[in-house]
Amino acid sequence: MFYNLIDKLKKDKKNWDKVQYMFIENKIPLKTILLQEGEISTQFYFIKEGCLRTWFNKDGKDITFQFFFERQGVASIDSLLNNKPSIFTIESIEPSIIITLSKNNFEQLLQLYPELKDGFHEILFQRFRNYALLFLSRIKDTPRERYEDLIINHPEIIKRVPQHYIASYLGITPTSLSRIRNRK
Amino acid sequence: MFYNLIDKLKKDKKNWDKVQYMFIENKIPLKTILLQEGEISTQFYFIKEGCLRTWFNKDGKDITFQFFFERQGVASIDSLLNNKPSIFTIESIEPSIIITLSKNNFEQLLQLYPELKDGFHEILFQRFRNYALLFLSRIKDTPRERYEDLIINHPEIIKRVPQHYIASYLGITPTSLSRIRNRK
DNA sequence: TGCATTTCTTAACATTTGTTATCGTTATGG
DNA sequence: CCATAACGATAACAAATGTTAAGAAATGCA
Repeated sequence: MFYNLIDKLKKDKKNWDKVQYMFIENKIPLKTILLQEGEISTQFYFIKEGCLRTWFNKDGKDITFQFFFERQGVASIDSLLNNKPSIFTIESIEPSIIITLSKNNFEQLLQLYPELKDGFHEILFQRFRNYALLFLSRIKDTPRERYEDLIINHPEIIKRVPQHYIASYLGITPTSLSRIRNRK
Repeated sequence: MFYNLIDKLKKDKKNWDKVQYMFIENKIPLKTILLQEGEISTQFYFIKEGCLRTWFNKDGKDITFQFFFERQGVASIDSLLNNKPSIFTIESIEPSIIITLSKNNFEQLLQLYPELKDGFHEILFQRFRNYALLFLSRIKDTPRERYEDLIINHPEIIKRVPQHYIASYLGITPTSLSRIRNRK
């Protein structure tokens, strides 16, 4: 993940001083919106502590499509790279500590360390594959199957994330999720 | 699309002779399976005439996720590039004329014409974006909305593709699609 | 052309999910 | 620590879709 970037840079003690200023740490409360759907993104985010979700609006309701936890990077990549309006909002669902890196600074980093570029491309492909799989499971599996998959493969989500966000992640209403939970 | 590749090569009359043999033309009947879900793909396909669909199996039923027509290229990219089992089947839904290019020959082409590489990467990104949008619409929109979108933006699909494939593309049963059609 | 297959429609009933609303519990922030 | 907001469970009813089946229409192929 993107977080490795920081780890790599820190290891190069000599130059870390020169680039450290690029990484800005912020405490944010619950329900802080880091990027609004429709805006053009200029920042990468890294989660030092807490939890974020990405979601988009559908007729006034929100549809969550991913959760992110400690040491994960979050960005609206298509928006960042191609200067397009972001198709999703990035919002905290716990009080969190977030590190931001601006697009400009990121580009400077790539110039300083060209060897990072290949890794970055690799990450991009991985993310796209990830998206594809995520969407695929939404199509292939029923909400109930996806919920059971969450329990097995992502118990941290069940534990930390309020249920109505999980419902919107599964593509159903909180009412329906409550029914599924109490039906077995 | 991939088809541009052939156009570009043909323009270079001198060398076209040298590479023409790589492109193998085949007539295939309706319901011919070019690549089976689970197999590792070794071929790119180009549609000279006819129509293909890609689909995967879910509990014995099939779920279509894309249709392809004349002058479009079709490949199980992840399978081809990373030697992974294809997550979908490629099948003809009309008698078709298909041009195939093997992975080996493709790699030779890239060595002969290194300038094609950037364009290829560009195509990859476009396809991934395309996937993302496609899946997104499946999540965001109801079957009825997606059907109405097809009528407006892809009338060729409505015209040429049998209805039960369209139903599986929309994520519903043929019965349900029939109801939607006769409800307005 | 004519037979077999595929495709589409329709119906009746079952199942799932959505919608709206209420109520008790929990969590949050001043 | 308390008032307020957020959260989760549940109920009753509505709407959409699935399932199964049967028959009509269209299509393909010999």
